[in-house]
Amino acid sequence: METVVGIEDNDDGKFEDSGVDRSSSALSSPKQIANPIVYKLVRVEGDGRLVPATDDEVMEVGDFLEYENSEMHVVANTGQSLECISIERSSSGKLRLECKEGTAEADLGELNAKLQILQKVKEEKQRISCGSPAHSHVNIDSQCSADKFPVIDGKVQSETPCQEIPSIASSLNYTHSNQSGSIDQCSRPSEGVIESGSSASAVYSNLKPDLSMSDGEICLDKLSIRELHELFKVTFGRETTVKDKQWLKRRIAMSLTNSCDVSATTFIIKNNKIVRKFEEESSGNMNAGSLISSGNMTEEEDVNFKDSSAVNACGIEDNQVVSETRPEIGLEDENYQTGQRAAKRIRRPTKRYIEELSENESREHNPRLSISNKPMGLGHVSPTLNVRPARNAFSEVRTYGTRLDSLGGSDVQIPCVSRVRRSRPRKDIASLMKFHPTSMGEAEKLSNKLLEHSSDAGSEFPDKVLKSRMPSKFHQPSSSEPVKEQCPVIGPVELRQELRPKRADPSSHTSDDNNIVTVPTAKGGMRRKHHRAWTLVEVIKLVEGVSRCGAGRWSEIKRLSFASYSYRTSVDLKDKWRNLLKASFALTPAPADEGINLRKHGTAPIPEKILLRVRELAEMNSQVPPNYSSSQLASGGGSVHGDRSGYL
DNA sequence: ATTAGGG
DNA sequence: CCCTAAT
Repeated sequence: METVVGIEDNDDGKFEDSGVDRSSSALSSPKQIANPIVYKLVRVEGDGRLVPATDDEVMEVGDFLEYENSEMHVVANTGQSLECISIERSSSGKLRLECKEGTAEADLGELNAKLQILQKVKEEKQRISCGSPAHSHVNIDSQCSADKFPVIDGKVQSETPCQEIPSIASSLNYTHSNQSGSIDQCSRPSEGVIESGSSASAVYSNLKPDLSMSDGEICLDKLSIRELHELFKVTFGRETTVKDKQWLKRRIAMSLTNSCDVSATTFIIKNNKIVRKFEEESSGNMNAGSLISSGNMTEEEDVNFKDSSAVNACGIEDNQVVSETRPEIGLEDENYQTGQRAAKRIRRPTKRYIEELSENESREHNPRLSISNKPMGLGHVSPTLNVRPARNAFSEVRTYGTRLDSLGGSDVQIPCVSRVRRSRPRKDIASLMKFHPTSMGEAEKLSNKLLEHSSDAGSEFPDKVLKSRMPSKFHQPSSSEPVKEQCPVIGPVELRQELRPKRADPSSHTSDDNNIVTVPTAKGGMRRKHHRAWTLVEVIKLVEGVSRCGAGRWSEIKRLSFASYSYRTSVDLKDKWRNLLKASFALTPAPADEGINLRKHGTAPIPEKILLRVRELAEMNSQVPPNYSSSQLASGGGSVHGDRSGYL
């Protein structure tokens, strides 16, 4: 609840932030982990009836959300972490704003001016929607809860206070699932968040009337594209590059009116509603219509959503819990297994492996050739020569492969690209808003049909359907690894397919497998072959995960922090962590100030902070006595317990 | 099924 | 990242 409008995105960028309270928690982007909001799609029939969204639709939204996220990530990544860091000490509230600005590189003054305009708008909206003056002083509350969920049953309402203003909006029904975690979050933010809230409001406070608004009426139509951009920015807290005015207006309008029922042509917002040329909807109706009671949701859906939120919730509470958890672990058994722990597991080389190394390669040339003693010609023939037609029987397919998307813990195969980056907003956003009346039935049928046909190859549908039945975790789409074509190794190139095949066609293997190039192995296994560089965000998540669960509990971490990154397996996490450790200990032990050891040019600079954090965690983990050789942490703190606050 | 380690 | 051993 305390989250302030429009600021949410920042969270991503400012992992380093940390101010008072949040900081302790994580370095990860609170947003993802923390965002407890779950969106539910509902269609509002003409008569105001609510029709639960189909799974398909839900997924669409999920994707959409992801899109939002990824876009933000991008920003976060590009943004200067340095700036944020430097600001770190200021109050969290301040920090947020500043960070944001740094990222946006906007002129403060100008921005403020724009903000004010927007603020005006928002205020209006707020005023109208919440009605009760009483709420107004606590701007956050009024804004989020009152504003958004005027109606809705108690359950939802009680939960809602935690939310941020969703950028996506109106057609979505926000359900806040109540897992301990999220609740925790809600109640907790006492300090930092509120603080940030207030500061944010401060910014808004000195507003002046604006052109686009008169008598509580906002006419988006009058705004220039640039203004729309600003408005968008303020409304959603992020920048947009979309040039499409219609789209912008629609988005903004939706947000402002909290309704999905945005006319495609008119964007005059009055009293929190879109005013249509002809029919002016009665406000009462509107409200009833746009708000969907959670009661309408089906069980299945509910499960899914809860599930996902649960994950999120976990992510959030970590910080607080960490201190508790850690000790637990330590005490239980690790503590006195410490000795054992020290000794690394030893594995003796296996004959088989060794043999195969040579055998393998040679086989490429000549399958018959059993063992070539000469390393000479090896390794040249591209694996591609040896291609195998698709097979269904991967008796032991590894579980990586296609990405499981986990909106609501469901697994859906989605082209990875979509998460990576999508330059353009889904064009069919419209379809999101106005579903076809029969959508549900159709979708269902369609999927079923698909199910029958393609039992094996990667069509999206089966999974979608399945998902509704298997609510959560990981069921690995067993059949999902569509065998790759001759895979002329495409290398790390990011296939940038803008579009994600909207309607997967059942037979096409191509649609969705894109990024994951797989290479047939001599043994019939498939080997994944696409190098995905680790993003900063991922790294942060990882570190955060480790801090929460402890190193070694990769699957846990994977479940908690990487639920949405299907391509990162627990093993990947482990490997990455290993690398991070290496990196972190490689850092100059000397007092950090020497900037010398920093980044080599090409290499992605992992913020020193993170590395420090890694190191800290590492030590913590191993419970190494303080006086260990390299143990003296540069920046003060190696204490095992207390001071994680310093970092991140 | 997960983890640790080597390559 | 991939692969295998060990648990």
